[in-house]
Amino acid sequence: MRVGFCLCFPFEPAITMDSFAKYLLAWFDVHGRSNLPWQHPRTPYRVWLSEVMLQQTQVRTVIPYFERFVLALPTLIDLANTPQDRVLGLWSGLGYYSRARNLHRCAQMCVEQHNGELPDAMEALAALPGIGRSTAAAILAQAHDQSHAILDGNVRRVLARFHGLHGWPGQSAVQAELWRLAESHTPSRRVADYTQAIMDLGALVCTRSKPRCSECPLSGDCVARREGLTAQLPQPKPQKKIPTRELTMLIVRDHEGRILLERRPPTGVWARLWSLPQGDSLESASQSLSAAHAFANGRLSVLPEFAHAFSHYKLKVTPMLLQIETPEPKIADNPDRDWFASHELAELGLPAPVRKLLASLPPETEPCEPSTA
DNA sequence: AATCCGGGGAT
DNA sequence: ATCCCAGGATT
Repeated sequence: MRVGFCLCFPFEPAITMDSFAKYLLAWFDVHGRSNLPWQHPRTPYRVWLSEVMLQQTQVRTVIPYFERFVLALPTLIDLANTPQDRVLGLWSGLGYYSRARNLHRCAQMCVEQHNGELPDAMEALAALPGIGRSTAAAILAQAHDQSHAILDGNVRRVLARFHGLHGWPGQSAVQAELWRLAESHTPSRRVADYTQAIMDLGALVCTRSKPRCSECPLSGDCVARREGLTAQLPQPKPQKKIPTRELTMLIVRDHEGRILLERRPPTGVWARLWSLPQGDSLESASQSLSAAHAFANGRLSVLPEFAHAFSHYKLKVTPMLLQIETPEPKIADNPDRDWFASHELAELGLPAPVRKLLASLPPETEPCEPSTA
């Protein structure tokens, strides 16, 4: 198999597909994934939603979120007309919540600027919030069969190995070369299938560890395969130490089992999500509430510490439960602080560790003694 | 160019 | 425990 340009006879039509794409498409016709939820039906809205959910998130994780989301909000118009809190609630647990906020804003911009539809031109699409070069290309390829190259984690791995490209793909020079290679292989027809094919190859055959080279349609011309470098390519990100931050979370529960929650600030981690009062210590965590009343009438207990990992730092959380026995005075006019009954938590946009913590809480009927662990 | 932004699957 | 995933925005 030869990959690259063919010297064509002057009167032949232009070559529109290199052998890389031909072999890949032939493999895809037999082994590709054709039953993913966003493929049936494959509308621009559903493709867009799936692409955004799939940013830095694996297919298996996305599927149940996608199903729930399109059931609740079947169209772009539905999304544009729903409150942001509802979008965050549907996104809760998926992470990278700026994706949800951008998705929502994007839908409203489409209503205002694009006649209620997602644009079908590269420039207009990539200008929208949360849609970068690769996501725009994927949407145009999958929803409109337009010829644009994508470059995601799967494609990076396939191309780095196939061409024997060294260097960490995060380096701008390496990334630029990967984009060039991605464009060089992208055909002008069957683009939707090709785009799905190269991602499927990366996910199913050219896997990060133990690639199934014997099943690969491209192994004949794969440089990494030939040189025994499949385990070294692509080169990993240079790792660095991740710091640990300690955090106290305060669970204030009233006599009827309601929980006091605060909306997170608009920037930073968990932006605009509902979460527990938190701080470096019990004092700073309880700073915002009328502490005098609360502590005079409540029982305080320390719950088991737990860890939560982000990509760039680790959290050590000490949860403390403050059980209020007498009715708590109403909260002053503040849309960002409120009491929530346990049955209301399901639809709320909560950080995953907070959701887990609240779900594991001991029932309030039992006196809450400090754990003897 | 480096950092921030979550959560979880795979090993 | 470590890597990294259908990346994009910000600094």
